Amino acid sequence: MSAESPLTVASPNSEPSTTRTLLVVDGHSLAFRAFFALPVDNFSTQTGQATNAVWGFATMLAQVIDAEHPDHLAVSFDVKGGTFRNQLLPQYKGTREAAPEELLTQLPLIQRMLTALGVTYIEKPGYEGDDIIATLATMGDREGYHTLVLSGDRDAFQLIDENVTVLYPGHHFKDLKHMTPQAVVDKYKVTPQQYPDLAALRGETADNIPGVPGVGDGYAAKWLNQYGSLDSLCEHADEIGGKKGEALRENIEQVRLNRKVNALVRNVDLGVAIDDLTFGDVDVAALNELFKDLEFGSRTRSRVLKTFGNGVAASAKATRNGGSADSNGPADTGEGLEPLRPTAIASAADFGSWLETHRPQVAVPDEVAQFTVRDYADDDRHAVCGNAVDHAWTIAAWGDARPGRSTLQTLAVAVGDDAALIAAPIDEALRESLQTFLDEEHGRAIVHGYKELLHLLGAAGLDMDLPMFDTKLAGYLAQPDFHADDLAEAAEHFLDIHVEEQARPAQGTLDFEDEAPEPEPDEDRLRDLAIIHGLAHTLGPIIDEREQCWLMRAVELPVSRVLHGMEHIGAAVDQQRLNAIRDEFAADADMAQTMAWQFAGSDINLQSPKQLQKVLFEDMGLKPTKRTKSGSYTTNAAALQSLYERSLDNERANGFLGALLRHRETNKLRQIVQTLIDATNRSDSRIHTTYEQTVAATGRLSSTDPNLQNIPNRNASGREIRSAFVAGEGYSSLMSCDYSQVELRIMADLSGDEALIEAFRSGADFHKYVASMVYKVPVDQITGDQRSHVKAMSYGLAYGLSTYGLAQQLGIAPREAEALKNRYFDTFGKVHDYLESLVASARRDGYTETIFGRRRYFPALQSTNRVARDAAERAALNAPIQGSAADIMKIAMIRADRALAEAGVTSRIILQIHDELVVEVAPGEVEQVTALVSDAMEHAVDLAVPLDVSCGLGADWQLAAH
DNA sequence: GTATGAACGTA
DNA sequence: CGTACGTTCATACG
Repeated sequence: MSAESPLTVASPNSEPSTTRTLLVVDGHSLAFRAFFALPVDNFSTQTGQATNAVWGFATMLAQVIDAEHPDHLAVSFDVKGGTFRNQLLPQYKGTREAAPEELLTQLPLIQRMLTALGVTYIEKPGYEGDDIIATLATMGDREGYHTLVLSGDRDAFQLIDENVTVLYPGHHFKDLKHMTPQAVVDKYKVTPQQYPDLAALRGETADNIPGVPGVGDGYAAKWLNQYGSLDSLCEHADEIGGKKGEALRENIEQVRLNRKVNALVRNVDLGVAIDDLTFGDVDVAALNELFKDLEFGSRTRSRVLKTFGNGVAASAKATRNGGSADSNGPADTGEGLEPLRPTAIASAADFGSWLETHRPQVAVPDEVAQFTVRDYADDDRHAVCGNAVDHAWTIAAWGDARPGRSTLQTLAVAVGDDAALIAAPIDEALRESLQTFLDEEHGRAIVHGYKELLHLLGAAGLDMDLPMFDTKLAGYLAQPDFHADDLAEAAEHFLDIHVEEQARPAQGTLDFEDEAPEPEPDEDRLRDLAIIHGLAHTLGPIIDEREQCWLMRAVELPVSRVLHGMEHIGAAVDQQRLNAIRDEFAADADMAQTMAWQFAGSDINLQSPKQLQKVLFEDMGLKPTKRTKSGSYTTNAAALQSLYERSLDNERANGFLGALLRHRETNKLRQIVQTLIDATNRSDSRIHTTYEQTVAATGRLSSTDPNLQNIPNRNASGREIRSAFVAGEGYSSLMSCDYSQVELRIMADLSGDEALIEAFRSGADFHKYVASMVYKVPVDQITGDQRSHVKAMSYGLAYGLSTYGLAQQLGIAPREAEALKNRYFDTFGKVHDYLESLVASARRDGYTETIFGRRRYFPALQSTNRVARDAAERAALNAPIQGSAADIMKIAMIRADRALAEAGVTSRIILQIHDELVVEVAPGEVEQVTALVSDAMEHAVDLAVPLDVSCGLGADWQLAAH
């Protein structure tokens, strides 16, 4: 979940009521939930103190108070040391004891915050928080209160009655379910009083309490409704037949014990009266001090003060903190958006004088500004930069950054509270002084999206060497799974600042020629500048702390520059050839469609799965194979193929399916070619894709508008499309260079598996060699099947492939796949250990890391949902491998680009397809360029195994294949 | 007009 | 019942 999205309560209790309301909070439960709902890395202080649970606790509590308006409030906590429950059941909460250190250190902070807020918290040795809650609820009940219990522990359900409601967090922390007697009956089919009986039967995994095996909520409820209570059920245990009855009888002692343990104590001596549990007497000074320590911003503080400052016992509030929230001013933590003072720049002279008055504010140390990468050696990896962001220039530009046709509207340079706004068009004198400024100061600048900035600057004839910091790239490194579409979203996510949507014309993607897009108002631009500065302030320390500065400055930023060049140049296509290919596919598709319609007997839309389902499974009565995830019958190619093979005796169905399959394939290809035709720039006959550098969670690039990373390559007819990608004017050929088995080589290196390393060093046919090791037969006796099975196994490794999946893919029995897997891991034991260790460390640390320190976080590893957890395990297995391969390719691109530039050749990289680079080669440069690019790729990184690169050359992309 | 699901292309 | 993406079309929604 997003760290800053306001936590809202599902159904606020807005009924005006004369009854007083008491809110009791299970402090541990709330802290626990907050800790796991919010990414700890966004919430920690410079000194490394985690604060996510404190922040979540404060926000959530404020939210509930705003929604429910309780008159009285208390928070309960567990105390260290066991309770009577541990004596009854030694393993009680055994699985929970492993509360992360980072959470435990926050509990005292939460209590300190509660004290500052004037909220009573209660802990009692020998009892759990739940017992305190039960006691308070019981006291409240007696004294005529309506009690709300905020707890994520289902044991609290036994307290529910007409006057006690449990607020129970749902899947999303922010969705609170109001558990009333009726809600309990609806969900569990038993009354709240019966709930502990049900829980005793079922057990509670979270508390390490075993129930009756095979008995869940359903059976437990059925029995309880039959026999009325657990006692009565136990007496009649012999009457229950079947496996479940047997299981019940075997575990009846455990169940009785469970029931004793889950009964909450309602008469703990707390030494307080409900009437004393007021709140709102806030000690503002103490709160300020705490929030300063925690580095919470003014926004969080005023949010909390707004709620607690209005409590019923706020007698002192008016005098004590009436104005202090404002008089302190916005906290200088970067959270408040200081409005910037704009200066309009219209000439070189304007800019010169603005610059001279503002230059003194910039204080970036030379060693930071002049950061250069000698080579990708380890000694640079600890470089820092985030400490300098507060005293740097912010440079931003607005306009249309589409590669090949970008236009600049406005350029801005800001520092401190001041911003210079430069509107296009820019005259030559101003352009020159701007260029001089950029040449001198690029290393002291923060930007948001260096690649896009280069496109915009380029539209005005400007260029900018590497900046110090890029907040877009930094945000991506900090949280690769989060993707903001614009600055406002990034601000919301990272800064907890809500920027209201400005009414503005639709994003100018399809703007008409004669209708110039309305320029964004200055306020929007000043706001954007402030956001960029705020992002740098927040993200800089995170990047430094994780030692990812090197990754940003030596990898991501330089690769941005390379990508900008590739996008700007584009890939030349042969328009005639594209048209011819399109026409051919279109004719085939039309023919197949006509044929399909004849067999079907009606002109259905062959692209509508719904209409296909009707024809295939209703009209023709075919037996469906698989279902889609939404429950309908799939009509995907695999299903159609198997239907086709099973319908040889049904002429009509067989004919229809054959035509349909043919239509699917050719129509898809037609559509792909048409997309390429539409995406071709008329003026230069080239296609300018956009590479997304901050989208793929593993660190890979992606390609959009159009996607040039998914041009068909697997079968001959699709591959034809590649023949339309050609060398452009002034160039003679295309060269394609790709890595072979990078991911496997990375696994060999990282696992240190001697056998696999040897397989790569031998230089033989890799898969054959591996097969011979797995099957223990000489290489020349390996059959085709053996080779392909081992090949599939090797590739499946990095995906967390299951034996079932392997069997499916190879068309063999699961037993055989299992045997293959065992033999494989017998041979390559360290690979197995390595893959296991990846998941283990992800579970321990919360994230995985690539060779170069790129992280990816996996909160879903903590999920109680098996499907979600298993998926997260596979992703955690894959991320460092796919990610390291992506890192290596990025480094290779930077090296290759630099090598080509330093050699003074005109040949250039135009495409990247994950493990392949396509280079447009100028006449007479073939040999030199081949050597430079393959060397750059082969030596991007030094692994225990060689990196193998193969290059091919040809007049077009298809012919360049090798 | 926007969002979703199914399908399918790549590494 | 392997990972990572982007695009298209149909369909359902407001």
